[in-house]
Amino acid sequence: MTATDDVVDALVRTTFEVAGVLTRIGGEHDLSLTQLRVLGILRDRRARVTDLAAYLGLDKSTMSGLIDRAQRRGLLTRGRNPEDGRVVEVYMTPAGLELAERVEDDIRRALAPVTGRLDPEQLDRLVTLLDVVSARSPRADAVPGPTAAP
Amino acid sequence: MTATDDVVDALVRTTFEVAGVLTRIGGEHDLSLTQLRVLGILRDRRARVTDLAAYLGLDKSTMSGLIDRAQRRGLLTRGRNPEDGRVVEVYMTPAGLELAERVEDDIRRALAPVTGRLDPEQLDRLVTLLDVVSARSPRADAVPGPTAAP
DNA sequence: GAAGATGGTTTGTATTACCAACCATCTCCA
DNA sequence: TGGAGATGGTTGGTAATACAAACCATCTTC
Repeated sequence: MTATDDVVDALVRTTFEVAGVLTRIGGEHDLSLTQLRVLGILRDRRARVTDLAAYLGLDKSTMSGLIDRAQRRGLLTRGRNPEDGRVVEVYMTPAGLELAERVEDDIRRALAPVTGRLDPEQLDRLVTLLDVVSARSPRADAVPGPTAAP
Repeated sequence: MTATDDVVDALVRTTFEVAGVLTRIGGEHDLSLTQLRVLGILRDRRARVTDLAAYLGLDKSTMSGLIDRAQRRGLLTRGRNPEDGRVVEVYMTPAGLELAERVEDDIRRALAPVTGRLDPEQLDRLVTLLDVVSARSPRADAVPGPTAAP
């Protein structure tokens, strides 16, 4: 087994562990993992339905249903685009923003024992390595679309 | 935002990225993410239904249904435990083992561009850091139960 | 102005996830 | 030794998620 194999194993294992934490926290707020992601994405921007779907790797009908359920809970709102009548833009309500903040707080608190095992130098090093893994540069993963809230 | 916040953000982002890769590969083999995990766990062992459920953080009825569908595809088999009539042990069929190996190959191939961004020293360092994150020691995450295949 | 593309919704279907209820088996104790 | 309680697992019901197909409204291109 090569070093690369070890990294893949470690990445997969960490993925399921972190996903498990996120799923538990989502459950506490009556949110699925995908809903968590949607709320995380829309915290500081509005986005088009098809852009959200593409970003999340979901079918647009799935995205539409997710938005339906979040809208029904008063967390998201759909709005028209004045320049293109086909486009629906999705953005968060104040209640949605509040829930998203509480969820983020819970996630940080839940992962604190995990990150607490690392000293500051290790923390910096891990961030750097994970950024390389995800080929991240500033805003590399930004969802296309306007960011200003209505 | 503290260094700990950065790590949490990086872990969450990497989690969704790797999960996306796994979901795509799972889709190519007509397997959900959870089915992928089950096949990964049972590659080298047999396990009790309730142990699998606990390990995956799922309800036992969900576990039962997952096993049903895998069994229907000829990937898993249920067997009795001679010492305890209540217990059902699950293990993989030859077809299941073959599929699990192909899936693992695909996962390694899919993540090669990711790990390819790191040099050998970085690879070792990342493994070490992720092992600390998941508080891993050898076999720390072993599912309880017999490991010998029938 | 029509054809084709795009954005989004709706409908149908299968799977996943949980909860409650149930049955079979095991353990413990009077 | 038999009954109570616990455990292992399955089944049925329900909601959410995911995709595919079909559809409608709007935009773009020729």
